[in-house]
Amino acid sequence: MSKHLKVPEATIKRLSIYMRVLKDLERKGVEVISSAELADICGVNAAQIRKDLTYFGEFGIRGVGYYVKELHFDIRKVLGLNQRRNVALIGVGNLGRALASYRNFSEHGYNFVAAFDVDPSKVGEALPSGIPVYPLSDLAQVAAKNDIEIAIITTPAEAAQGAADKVVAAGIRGILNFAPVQIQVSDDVKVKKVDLTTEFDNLVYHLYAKVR
Amino acid sequence: MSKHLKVPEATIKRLSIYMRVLKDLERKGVEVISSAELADICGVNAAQIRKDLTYFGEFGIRGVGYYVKELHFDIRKVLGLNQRRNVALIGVGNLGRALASYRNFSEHGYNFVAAFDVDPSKVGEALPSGIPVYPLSDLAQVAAKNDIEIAIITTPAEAAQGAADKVVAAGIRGILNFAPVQIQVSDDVKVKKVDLTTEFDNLVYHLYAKVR
DNA sequence: TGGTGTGAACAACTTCACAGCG
DNA sequence: CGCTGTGAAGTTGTTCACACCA
Repeated sequence: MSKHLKVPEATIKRLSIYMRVLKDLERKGVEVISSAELADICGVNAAQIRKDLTYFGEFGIRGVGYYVKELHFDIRKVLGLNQRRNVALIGVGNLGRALASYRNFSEHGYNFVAAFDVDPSKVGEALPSGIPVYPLSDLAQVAAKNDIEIAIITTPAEAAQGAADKVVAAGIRGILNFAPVQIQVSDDVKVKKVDLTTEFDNLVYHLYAKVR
Repeated sequence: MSKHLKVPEATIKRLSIYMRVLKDLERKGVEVISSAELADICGVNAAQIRKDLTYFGEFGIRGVGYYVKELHFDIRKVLGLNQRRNVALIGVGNLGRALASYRNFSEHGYNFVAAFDVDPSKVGEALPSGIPVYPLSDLAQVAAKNDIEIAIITTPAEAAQGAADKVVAAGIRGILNFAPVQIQVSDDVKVKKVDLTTEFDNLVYHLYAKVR
């Protein structure tokens, strides 16, 4: 059990993918899977999967493989995903609206419970998805009342740092930042930047710039 | 110049970030920057930046630093971003609509020129952003006529593989896949998967599951 | 027998430290 | 003199290969 070597960041990202696949297999009624089969579906090396899992325990049965349902459950637990999380949307633009109504989030345990904007014309009536829109100045209050743990920032670049400051002040410690700037927060707050344009750039490089 | 050691994938991702920052600096009128200053802004090590750049040439001046404008230009060229690219949207849902009207893409050289869906009720009238919606069966024709190089898939999971097959058949070789499934394509097609739920999972792990 | 768990070999990437040049 | 460019050292992550066990 838990040997507590430090866990590679890459391992965490893969666990999330394994979990997705296991969820699907479970739904399809598959009961047992080997590391080789799972590796094949996920597009990684089988030893990689076994090694990733050993950071957290022994989950398999030698000569057999892994029980899909159990492994799914165990990975969820390891990742801290065995409970739903409430999410606030900061910045009600096109992207924000789309994310708030994205089914997948809800299916995977993320509830968008409130949206915030500085623009008074956006405040008051609910989003199409039914989520109420508050003035950004109400963030701390609403966050406390609704037990909001994660904020997702979809403001314009210029407004992102200011929004992040308010998020931190409201006691929220997890931020998913879709604005195309690096935001600065204190050490106890965790920010993940999602940069969609960078993904495009990367794709283009591999399509055209790669010599060989 | 070009020594042609293989370029780490991680280097490519960072170049895209450097470019973004340089673009910003150029706009602000900054003329020269050292690797240390740039590193500070990007949150990486200064030697890292210098090493990343040497994969493609010598761009700096010893004792001085880098000319912002020149370096910006050179990185754009290295990444293959010195021309605009036409993009097709496959799957007209909430997310697709939002992405098609996301300003940043256009500002960074990506034109959404056409959208496609199998649902006849979505076909015909243009998206709010002005982009026409075609039946998916017209993809090959429209792609050829409009010189579409990249497809962005925002269909439901079940439809993603079918959509990808049509994209490949239409001669498009770059795919950005937002559907939460791994899609299978031939080797000459490059797929990048963007998994928003995985980003949430990762954030949650770092917030709650991390021991120490 | 067959597939896991894992040390050891390997590969990739990052950082250091400093020579060399503008 | 200061900052780049870069070999070499250090670190992190991946794959191999096989002992071990259900």
